[in-house]
Amino acid sequence: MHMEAVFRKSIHGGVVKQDIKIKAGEEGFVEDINDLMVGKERKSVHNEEDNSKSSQQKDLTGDKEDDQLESAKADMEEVMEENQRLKKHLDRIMKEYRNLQMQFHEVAQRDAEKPNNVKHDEAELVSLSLGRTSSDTKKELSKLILSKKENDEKEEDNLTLALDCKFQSSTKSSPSNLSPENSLGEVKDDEKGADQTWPPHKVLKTMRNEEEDMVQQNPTKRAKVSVRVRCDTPTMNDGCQWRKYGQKIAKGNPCPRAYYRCTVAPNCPVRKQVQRCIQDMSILITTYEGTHNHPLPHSATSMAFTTSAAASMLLSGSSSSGSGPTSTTTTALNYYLSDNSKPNPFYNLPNSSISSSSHSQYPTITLDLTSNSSPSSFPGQHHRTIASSNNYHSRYNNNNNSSTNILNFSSFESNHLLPMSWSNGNNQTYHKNQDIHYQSYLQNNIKSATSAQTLLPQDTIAAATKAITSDPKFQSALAVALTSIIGSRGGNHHIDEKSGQNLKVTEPFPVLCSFPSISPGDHKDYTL
DNA sequence: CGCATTTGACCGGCGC
DNA sequence: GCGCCGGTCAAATGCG
Repeated sequence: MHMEAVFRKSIHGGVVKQDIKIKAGEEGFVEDINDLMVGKERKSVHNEEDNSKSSQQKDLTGDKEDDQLESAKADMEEVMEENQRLKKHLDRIMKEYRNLQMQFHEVAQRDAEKPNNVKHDEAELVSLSLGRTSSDTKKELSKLILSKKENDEKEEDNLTLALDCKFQSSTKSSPSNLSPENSLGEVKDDEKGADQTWPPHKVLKTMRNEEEDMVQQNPTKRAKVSVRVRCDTPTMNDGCQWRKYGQKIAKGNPCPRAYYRCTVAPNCPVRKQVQRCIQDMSILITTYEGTHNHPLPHSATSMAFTTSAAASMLLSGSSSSGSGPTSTTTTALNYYLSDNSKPNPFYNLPNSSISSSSHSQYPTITLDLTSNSSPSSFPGQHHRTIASSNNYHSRYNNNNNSSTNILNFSSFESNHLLPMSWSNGNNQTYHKNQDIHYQSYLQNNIKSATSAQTLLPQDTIAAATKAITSDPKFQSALAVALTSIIGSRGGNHHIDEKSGQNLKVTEPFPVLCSFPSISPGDHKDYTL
């Protein structure tokens, strides 16, 4: 890429290696920089060598020695100054690089969108056998399933197309735009946030009402992403700032469920629910809802990315097929299971997808980032599969008519470490007055459970994300999610959810490590 | 004093 | 219509 050329040019003259490593954070760059580094640094070393030589040889007057020392110092200062300048320059270039990258993705999305949509819609209208499965064998396997839904799908796809056109034609949806199927539930939030420039608190309530209206209009498109993580603190530190606004004892679980709202931005629609898994008190179930409409702190980008990607996949998967919440999620999970040789994917099993009735309108995806080494965690699940049975949901909900699905990444080795900030760290949402007997129970039970793995795999996140993103179709959803995360950063990023199709995300993860932090005090965090 | 948390009240959806 | 339940609000309270 030409950015690389710019980059090379920019660091010509040499920069201290360590600095570059920190700033660049990407292997390719680091290599280049290794080659390019030295420069002035070497020069200064030479100066010092010369200096010592001359002092040995001549041992002349102290004046000359001093002069040389002075000049060496001056050189060093010069070098340091230049290093500083170059570092700044490099930072700027990296930022520009990321901007360009995102713009490129957007353009690619738009380009891919038009013919693709037409194709897809036509295909959906003409052929009754086309779902969103990626392979012929899969088509064969899913034919029976699909045939049952074909009529519904057709109707819905027609609806989708119409409503999408409507959406595209008008930037702001009118109140009459009852669009249940444009799969932009989250993206709309982003747009709203981008259009409106951080309203004062007075407007908050109005904003919230609008948002609620939106949700009501679009009930099936509000995806929830549930993350199961071993964590002995009341909440896992995902890098965001949260404000607790409620707590309830939910039925079936004596552990209180806490409700949090993102407070990084005043009108951020993101909520999260935090609850202990009664099965294993060391497991924290955090359910995220919505998309941040503001730049994220460094430490929050990874989690936000993972959850948003999962949610986007869920939504994008549901946009073209599926006649209801259940089939919606089923379609989405086809992506994950495209390589699974099992004839009966887990979502067809009786216990595979469970949620309470009130949740059934919101598709929920669960990322299980716990290790299977714990005896109480998902017994009976095996490696390398998206496990389905005997999970928390299935035990406490008998309702099969749901849209909750579990992605279990327990196959990843447990000796890796989860990002500190997720499990421990200084928790921004730590509560001082936790329910005492819950707390004591927690302390008694967690310590043994978490002693072996208080810190969960750092690579788990990367591996989990890799697993999710291995399917090319998911990458499109990924792109949407990624864009939605960054969207607000660059200002008015309009995201078209359908454009994600066939877009290859060539560099999805490293980007995240270098987002501008809005809270300088945030600790350095992991990268995916 | 300002901000975050707590907690009872309230609301809407759902099932009976 | 009523009760249950999940989710949210907002006044009260606590803390730095």
